[in-house]
Amino acid sequence: MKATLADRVKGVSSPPSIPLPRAKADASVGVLKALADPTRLQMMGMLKRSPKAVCICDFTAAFELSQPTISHHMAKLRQSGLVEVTKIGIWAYYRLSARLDAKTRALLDVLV
Amino acid sequence: MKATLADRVKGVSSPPSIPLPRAKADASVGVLKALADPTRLQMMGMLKRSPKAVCICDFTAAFELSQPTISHHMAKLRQSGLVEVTKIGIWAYYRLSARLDAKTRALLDVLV
DNA sequence: AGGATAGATTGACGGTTGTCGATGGAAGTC
DNA sequence: GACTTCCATCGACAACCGTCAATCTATCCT
Repeated sequence: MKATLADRVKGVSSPPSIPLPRAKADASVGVLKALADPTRLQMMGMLKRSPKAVCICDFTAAFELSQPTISHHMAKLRQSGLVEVTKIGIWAYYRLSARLDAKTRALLDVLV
Repeated sequence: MKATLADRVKGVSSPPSIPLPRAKADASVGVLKALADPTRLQMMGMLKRSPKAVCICDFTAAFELSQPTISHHMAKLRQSGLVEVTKIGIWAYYRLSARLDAKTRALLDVLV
């Protein structure tokens, strides 16, 4: 009985690799989704390279987007734990979150 | 004339940092969007840790998703340049793209 | 040739996202 | 207190995304 093509190919195919645990993946996906937008990625770049917290008004000046949209993006970054905010008077100052885990910090080093 | 709160705060605020160039951001966002899904991230993990190309049938076995959905995710990964495919007979074998730039490779090292 | 199988494509569906205008709330200035 | 300024929230809208069932294409086996 001759071996079929199926048999011949299967004989040398990889053992099925198991995927990353789903929980691990979900954890990373939160941060990835937050970063997977050009505006937010640029915002993170500004924050990473700024020695001081950055005022929202600087973001609204830097991007040609409405103020609610800027606010929306900052909220996303906040909810994903990437940034923190301090309010001084009527201003809101954003900075990178103080406690980013090593993986997230490495991500940012690569990206921005 | 007394300095207003605005003056006092502005005096010590950071100089406005300029955002990353938009083009740079857009380039990264393509890959980030492709990775910002738990299924695709797990797929990339399988591919990264597999010494050989992985058959689509192994993906359909590893995830509880329909065959068209698996195919859809692989198409996304293909379109973003992350993976390559070789067809042998009626099977399709996927592997990490041979020419990933350093940035993308670093991303994958952090994530999967 | 006829049937079977692997994978891609299409069409449809609910859910999410990015954007804006309008509104609201809190703090500063006069 | 009245007015202004900064920022967040709400409501709406089009666009996109993840998913599936159905269909199509290409290849293999008998």
